[in-house]
Amino acid sequence: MNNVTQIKLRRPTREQRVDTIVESARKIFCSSGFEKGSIVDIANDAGIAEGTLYRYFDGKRSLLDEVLRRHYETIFYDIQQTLPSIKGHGNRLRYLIRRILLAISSDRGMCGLITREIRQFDDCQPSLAQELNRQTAILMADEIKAGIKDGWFRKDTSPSVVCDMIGGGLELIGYSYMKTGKTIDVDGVTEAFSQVILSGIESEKSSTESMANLIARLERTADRLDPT
Amino acid sequence: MNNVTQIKLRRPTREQRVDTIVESARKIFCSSGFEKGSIVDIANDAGIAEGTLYRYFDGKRSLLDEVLRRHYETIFYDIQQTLPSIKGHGNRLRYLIRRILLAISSDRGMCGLITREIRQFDDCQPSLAQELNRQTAILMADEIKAGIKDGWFRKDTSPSVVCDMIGGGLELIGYSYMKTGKTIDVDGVTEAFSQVILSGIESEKSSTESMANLIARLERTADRLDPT
DNA sequence: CATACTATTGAATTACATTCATTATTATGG
DNA sequence: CCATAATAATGAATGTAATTCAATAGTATG
Repeated sequence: MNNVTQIKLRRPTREQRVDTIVESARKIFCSSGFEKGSIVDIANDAGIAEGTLYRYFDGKRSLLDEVLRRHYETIFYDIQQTLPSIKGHGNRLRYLIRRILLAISSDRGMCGLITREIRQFDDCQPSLAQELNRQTAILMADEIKAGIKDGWFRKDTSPSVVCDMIGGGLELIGYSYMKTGKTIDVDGVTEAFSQVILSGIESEKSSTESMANLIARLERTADRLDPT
Repeated sequence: MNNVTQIKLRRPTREQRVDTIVESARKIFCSSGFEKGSIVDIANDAGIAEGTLYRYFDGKRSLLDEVLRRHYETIFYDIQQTLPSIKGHGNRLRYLIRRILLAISSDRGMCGLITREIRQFDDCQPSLAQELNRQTAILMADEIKAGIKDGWFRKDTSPSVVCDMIGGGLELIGYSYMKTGKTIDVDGVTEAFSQVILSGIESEKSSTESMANLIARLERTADRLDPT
């Protein structure tokens, strides 16, 4: 009745309890990994018994799913807010690349967790992490498709292959970050990726644009040499 | 003493036993995965007791390592035989891409095993699969570095980033092959990869197509300067 | 054939995830 | 405020799978 006046220790609400558990799970999974981090560890950290945990989650894997879902949620929100304000297909692709690199480099524990666990498809039910990663891939693919339609990117570009190269490449960057511990030069890597991808898929029309500038200058020079 | 004349059941040699065990392990791991495939299954398949297996391998993971080592061995041998006969940095890169795609598409079980297990670095000791994958990456990086030196590829290309894009991209291709089961169009995907990467890292000098346009225009300008 | 040495076995141990009967807490009606 | 139903929490019991180890079987040697 009186949630406000009663100061005594009350059982936390369902939501609070879930939050506590997920936070403990994040901590344990990020520091020990999914296999090594045990349910007992998580339960202890959350201050509950193992059995209690199972009232809130079906099992260890669905706990992992929730941890990952919350992580990606933040990133997606961020992207949704920012993407529309960026003009140009190339710039939007560059932004997506950079945003993902930022997510990787800013949370080493989570990066390791994702890197290690994302490929588990043993039991037919694909892990949530895959699903979420796929969503970023869709954003990139849409950008590429739009670019092709507008004539900025080559007509024979395969959007899915380009997405795989970007997504897979970024995954490997994260992987070597985990192994070596060397901090990621976010801007440098973003440039390197964008440079290869963008000149790789750029249409003649857009690549000859710089060539056209060159020609124009040559022609101006020619005119000066031989004004007719 | 008399290995030849004695027909009776003899204990197999160490090598034979190891071969038997590795072959059973490959079969079980490829069909059930590393986690799900149990030591008992492998031991049964090999016709031995669990304990015996541990006389030949330190544990489940080192068994996996040996399975993977043998798999990569074949591929490396193949590459070593073929690579020197291919001329042109671009063509050698294309060959490497194609060879890896071929390995992926020709052994679905192994592809799944590698896809799922390659990222395990829980216990500080990196899995062998990583190490072996890294070796293919080195072959590609060498090719790219040589291409840069020879002026075929842009001076500002980052070989490691390009390798990550190719390697990571191919991994994702394998991953979606596992998920969807759709056969891989090896030649089509090879072309798509090569197209993006090669035009992405190609130097201006080697961009013959736009070069042709440039020459054509310069000639028109020259004609205007000196009409004969 | 006896003896030392090596290989094999499978039951015991260990480490976890998961379940469930029992106990504690909270909400509700009188 | 108490009795009682409903809900939540507990931790010991269960099940599974890797790994170990004491006992057993096979092999080589003198």
